[in-house]
Formats: sequence, C-alpha cells, structure tokens
Amino acid sequence: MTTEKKMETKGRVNQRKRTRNDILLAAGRLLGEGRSPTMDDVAAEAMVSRATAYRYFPSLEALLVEAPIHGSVPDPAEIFSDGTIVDPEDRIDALESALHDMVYDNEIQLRAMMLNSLKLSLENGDGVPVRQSRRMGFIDAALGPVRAKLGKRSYERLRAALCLFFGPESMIVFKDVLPLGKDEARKVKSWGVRALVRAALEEASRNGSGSDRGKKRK
Amino acid sequence: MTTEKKMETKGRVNQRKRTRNDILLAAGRLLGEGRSPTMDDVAAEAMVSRATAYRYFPSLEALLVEAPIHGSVPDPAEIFSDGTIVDPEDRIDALESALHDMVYDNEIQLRAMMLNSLKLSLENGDGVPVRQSRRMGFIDAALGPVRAKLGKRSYERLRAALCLFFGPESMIVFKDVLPLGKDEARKVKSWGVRALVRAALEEASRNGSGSDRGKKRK
DNA sequence: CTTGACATGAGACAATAGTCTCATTAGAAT
DNA sequence: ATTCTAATGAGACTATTGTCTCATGTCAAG
Repeated sequence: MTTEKKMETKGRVNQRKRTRNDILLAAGRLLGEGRSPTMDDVAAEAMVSRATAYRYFPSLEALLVEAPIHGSVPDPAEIFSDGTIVDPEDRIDALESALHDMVYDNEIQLRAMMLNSLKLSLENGDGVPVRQSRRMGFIDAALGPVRAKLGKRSYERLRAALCLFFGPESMIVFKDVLPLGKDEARKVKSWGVRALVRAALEEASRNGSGSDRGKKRK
Repeated sequence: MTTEKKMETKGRVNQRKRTRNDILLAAGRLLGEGRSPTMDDVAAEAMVSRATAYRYFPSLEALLVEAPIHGSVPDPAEIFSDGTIVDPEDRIDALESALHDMVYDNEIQLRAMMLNSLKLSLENGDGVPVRQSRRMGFIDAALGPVRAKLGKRSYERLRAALCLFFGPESMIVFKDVLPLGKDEARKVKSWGVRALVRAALEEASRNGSGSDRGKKRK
C-alpha cells in the first residue's frame, strides 16, 4: 500500500503498450471476420501466451469490448471544423447522419460489442461495467455553440436524452423491435434529435437566458 | 422422421409441465434475489438434476430469458382505465414511470433477454429476429386520445422515437454508457418523452388540424 | 396389479474461462 | 557488457457450460 507509486509510468512502459495493442488488434482482426474468438484464439493471433492476455484484460469479454472498430469513425472536429453549419439543430442532425452510417456499416462488430458488454454485466452482477463510448464527446462538439445558453442541468439532460438516439442501441430498437429500415430509422432519429434540441433551447429562452435559474416547475 | 407425431400431447404431459414450471419458478426466484445463477444453482433450487434442466432448456440463457418477470407488468388498460389522466404528456409520462420501474426491477432478466436476442442475430446474420415487445401497444394506449390529431406518418414517427425511451435498451445506455442512476435516468426520460409528444402536437396544430397534409417541409 | 414406455438421476466427458506458480527471456540502468 | 527485474511463457488447476449414456424410478394404460 505504501509503495503505491504510479504504475502507469513504471517499468517497461513501451513493451506493455505494444503488447496490449497487439492483443487488441488481434481481437479486432478476428472479430472483423465475424468470429467469436476464444481467449486462446486471440492469444495465438497476437502471438502471445494466454496468460499474458489475461494479464492485460480481466476477462475475454472485457477484451472483446475494447477491441477496435474498423470502418472509419468520423471525427467530430472534422465535421464541424469549418463553421458552415451553425444552426444547433442542423449540427446535431449532421452528426447523427454521420454516426448513423457508421453504426449501420459496422453493425456486426457493434452487435458483438454489445453482446460482450451484456455478458460482462451479467457475470459480475454487482459492479457497473461502464462501456467505452465516444458519443458524449461527439455530442459536446456538436452542441458546443449553444452549451452556454442551457445551464448545466438542462444541458446534461439534453445530452443524455440524445445519447439514446446516437448509439448502436437505437439500431437494435429500430431493427429488431419495431422493425424499421435504415432510412426510416434515420428519419425518425432526425426528427427526434431536432425536437429535443429545439425543446431544450425553447425552455432556456423562456426561463431566462443563461445559468440555472428556473430549473423546472414540476 | 416418419414418427413425427405431436410430441406436445404425447406421454406424461402433466409431469413435463410441472417440471418445466418448477425450473422456471426456481430460476425466477434466484433471479429475483439479484443473483446470476448457474445451471447447477437453478437445478438445485428446483430440486431437479442438471441434466433434466438441460432437457427442458437448451442453454442457461434460454432458461433465464423465459424466467418469469417479477413485479407486476403494468397493464396499460389498467393505468388509463379511469380517465383521470387526460393530458397526453402526462399519460406518456405515467406510462414511462411504470415501465421504468418494471425495467429496473427486472434488470437481469431483461439483460439476459437482450443478450440472447443479440446472440441469435449474430448466429443467423441473414434474417431479422424481431424481438417480442409490448411497448408499441403500451404507447398506443397512452397516445390513443391524440392519435387522430397527428396523421399516420407523424404518429408513427413519434411512436418510433418514443420506443427508444421505453425499452430496456435505454437502461443499457443510461447505466452502462453514461452512467446515470435510476432516478436521474427517470428524469431524463420524463423530460424527453414529454418534449417529443409536445413537439409532435405542436407540429400538427401548426400544419393543419387533422390528416396528413403538410407532411414536412424538409 | 402388472408392465412398459417415459421421465429422471447420476455421472462421465470435452471445451473454455479464469487463476496461479514457477521458470525463462529480454529491456533498461549502470 | 553485465546485471537486475519486469514481462512473458508454459502449464497445472478449478469451475462452469453443454452433451451424452446408462441405470432407476414412476406414471398410466391395460
């Protein structure tokens, strides 16, 4: 306990980084082939022993969940670099459109990722897994210009609601439950995210301009 | 192959029914305690051998998926039977509140159900599984009074968007991705579904009262 | 009541997940 | 270059899933 130095920058850092990355790449490669690899498979593909793989990842699912998505992930900084899109609704809609294509292009990997994440959560039922996701950053980038207008609580509420529309989970709902095709799903999401942004902005302008005054009457 | 008579009504039907039910009840009991039981656990709880459990269910997951939902599944006809709640936003919100509790009370079963559905969709990648879900009927019941005001396309768009908020998938997003607690998730969803209903109604009243005229300018 | 088909129990078996120990290799500091 | 130690490899070990076989018990038709 007393020797609790920073293990992140201790020892042979580069070697560790390389090994960890090799394992993730190997897992991504196998997942990209549509397989459901075992830990032995991944270790062999990464030319690493199974024990080493377990030294870097606590479980097979934890590893697979972190495995990289192939297919280009759009860079929000790129979408909004030129200030051509200024209207908040349009910005959110443009982001949604880009992510919509990404999600449907990588449907199989994303389904595999969600499956592994669910397995993980069912195995250790106590803790919360907390899946990696970049969607919050994307939404922040799109909403940046109006963030100040909303107040913290209102902004976070909007962002959380938008998360329901952006992730691969929405694809599951639309495709497996409703079911709706890709284009129809896009229309629904476009309408929904625009309505939410509009509602948040209208509320803010009604209650006062800036900060958190007038939280909500309910 | 030729002796492919109806196995459903052959042999000791009652015994089979009782055994199957005992296993399901045992699984539900263990699940209700928040555990993630193994097949041995369920078999022991049902006072049945593991082999028998596998005779009735092809896998542990298949069993858990069919395990009974605890907590009463709210009956939309019951929630809205007395016309006390008339405002559309309030009706949707009341429905959401009831389903919210149901989803969080049965988290493990629902996660198991989603996991199973994902597995099926990945195994036979061609067909669409189409998961069973009652949420459409619930939403119809809550939205009934205003359905005529919206026009078919607008109504279906609203209903599809609301589906993102109502299902267990929203719990996944809020709990595993954001992460947000149960009460915070409830607030976000309450705000979101209200905003969507309001937006749909405002659009309708702006474009003309009844049917489908003025679909959308975009 | 007897009997035969059916349901079940008991347990072996292989595959995989995950843990642990100990020996070996190889990076980095000197 | 040598040396120390962090990183790795190899493999034993337990637990669980899912399959299979065979013996045993029990329901129900006659």
